[in-house]
Amino acid sequence: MSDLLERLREQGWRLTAQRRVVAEVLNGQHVHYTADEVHARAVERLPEIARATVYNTLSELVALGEVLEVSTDGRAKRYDPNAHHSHQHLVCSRCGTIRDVHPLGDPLATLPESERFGFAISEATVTYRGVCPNCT
Amino acid sequence: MSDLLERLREQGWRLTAQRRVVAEVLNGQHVHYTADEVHARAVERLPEIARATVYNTLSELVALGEVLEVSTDGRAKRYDPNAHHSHQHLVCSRCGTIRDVHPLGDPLATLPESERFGFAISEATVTYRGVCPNCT
DNA sequence: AGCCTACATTGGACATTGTCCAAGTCAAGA
DNA sequence: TCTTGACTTGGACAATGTCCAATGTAGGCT
Repeated sequence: MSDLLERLREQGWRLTAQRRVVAEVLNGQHVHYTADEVHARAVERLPEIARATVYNTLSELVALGEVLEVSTDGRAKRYDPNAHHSHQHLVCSRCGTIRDVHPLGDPLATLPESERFGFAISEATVTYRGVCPNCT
Repeated sequence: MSDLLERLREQGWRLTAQRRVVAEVLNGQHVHYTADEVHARAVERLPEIARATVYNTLSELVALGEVLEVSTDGRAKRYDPNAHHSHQHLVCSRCGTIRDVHPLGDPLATLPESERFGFAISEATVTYRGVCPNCT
């Protein structure tokens, strides 16, 4: 954790109480919070932190590659602090549980040139859906 | 197309001018519109159609399985009329445009047994992201 | 240690997307 | 053609996110 803050500071990130709190809220979570959930938890530690600051900080962490932005439904984006291991998601269609999985091969390689339509493609994400053992 | 309307009518769908226009806008598109884009195009044909009606109609088409709802970013959901052919999506990370694409191989096959954790997996969706020609 | 100043934070207004509802309208069966 | 229940409308409201001018402050400099 302090590794993270240290790394960011070396990249010229000014280390403020607000940013520290946001980073602490994200750290080590097994659930992915929405921005407002992060804000709610940050407020518990630093009562006057503004919503805009949380949004700003999350965007910065995403831009710096420290956190992933995940949008599972059409609603609020969620923030995944586990950005350093490339992984895909396995989702239970009954209960919504999400597991991280590691497929074979490079998903990007599966799209032939003729199907790229002039896009400069940089990323491919795969979501597997099925019924988990608990819901069977 | 009239097939679609016919099928819906047989399911008890009341066939109104508004619904017809929404279905016509969606028909045969390989680029997927947001609800507001559908509304904008519907207005060209039926000037007084309400935004709420477009939202209602799209939700009904999704519930009836005639259209897929795709939410790739945290922004507006998009509607995919091509619900009867398996395909994947190519998304512009700038403007959010979505195209249908057909990758090589079966995405389901990329997840080894050891990574399935007892799930009965039935589906895999792949989302390719990049910058489209218009946004370059 | 104290001062500067560029960068960060704040709070509120605004934007986008979507939902809800009461009142009016109309498709389609009798 | 008449009736009726389903559909549409327009506007209010909700959820999420963005922007901005005023204020505060971290960290470098002396």
